Amino acid sequence: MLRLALRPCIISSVVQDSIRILQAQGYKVTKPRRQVLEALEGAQKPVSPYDVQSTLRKQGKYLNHVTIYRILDLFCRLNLAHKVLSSGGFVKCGLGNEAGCHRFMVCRCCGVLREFVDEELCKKESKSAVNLGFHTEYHLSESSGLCSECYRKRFGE
Amino acid sequence: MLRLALRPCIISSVVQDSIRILQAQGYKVTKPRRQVLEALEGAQKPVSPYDVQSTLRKQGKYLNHVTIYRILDLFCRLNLAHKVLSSGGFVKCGLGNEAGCHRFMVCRCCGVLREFVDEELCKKESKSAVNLGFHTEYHLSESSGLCSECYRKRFGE
DNA sequence: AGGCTAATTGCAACAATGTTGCGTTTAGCA
DNA sequence: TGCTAAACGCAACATTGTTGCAATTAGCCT
Repeated sequence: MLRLALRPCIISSVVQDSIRILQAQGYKVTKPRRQVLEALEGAQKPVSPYDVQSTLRKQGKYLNHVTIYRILDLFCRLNLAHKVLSSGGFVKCGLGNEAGCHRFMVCRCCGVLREFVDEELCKKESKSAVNLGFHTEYHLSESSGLCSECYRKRFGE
Repeated sequence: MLRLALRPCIISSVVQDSIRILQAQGYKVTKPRRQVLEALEGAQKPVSPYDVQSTLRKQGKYLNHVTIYRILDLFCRLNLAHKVLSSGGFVKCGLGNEAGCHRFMVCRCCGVLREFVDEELCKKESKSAVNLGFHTEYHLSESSGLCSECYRKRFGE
């Protein structure tokens, strides 16, 4: 019998990698786990468990919030996801942040947030950590202050 | 009539400064605000609103949690306190962090947390921000990874 | 392909944390 | 000392996170 060689849908290689890791460690590859992986993969910024839930719900997929919590816990233990401490949101590992580093600036007045990259700072940070016997995998840096606009409003020029 | 010159208790100058700022801006200096100030002053690390509540309760002082939320909001608006994003906890401004900079390392395995200071990184971070038109008042940096012990357990030497 | 079993999920119930509206209390001032 | 706007406490609710247990299912073994 002839089998179709085409897959029913295209699954990103990042998701595929994660699935392989799950299997390799003896975890089952379930529909909920696949769906959470895809939700993380599709997200452009850290997402909370409830974000994941509503994202999936919009696609007609319902997952209980307890399930999502447990799946995200598992992914973090397996290093497939990271919890971003500033927001409590989760990000897919290695997704959009090759250097494992997030650097944000938040205006304490208007709340505007900007993300930026600074390779040199990343390296220096890791080095500092190594000196203290710490193996860094992931950075998060948040600067709080005033954006140029709010600064001007407050202090004139 | 003769009045006693002694104050009933000694109030730290940091708390006094904050009280002056409250008054200067036209806010009332109430007992709850004083108590929250002292709780922040006494804390050695960031505290959540509920931390503040239980700390005070142990001293026989009861404040409604709503009140504490509102007071902490006010303090942040007046820059008397900062909200540490990683933990959601609050710290007294200028308290133990002269440089306005907190730098943490967290082990994703055992959870151990270490705080350290790196003046050079602080300066570089501010400079990066300035280049983007941002006036930094406060840094938070969190490195996630493995502490030396967990690293050894996992990867041998 | 069909059944077995442990792993996983869903559900219900609860705990913790945070928010809103409104009546009561109080700090600061005349 | 009394007045009044600001601040507080309370009740009720919203959101976020946790636990125990029964129902379901992925992966394996015929």
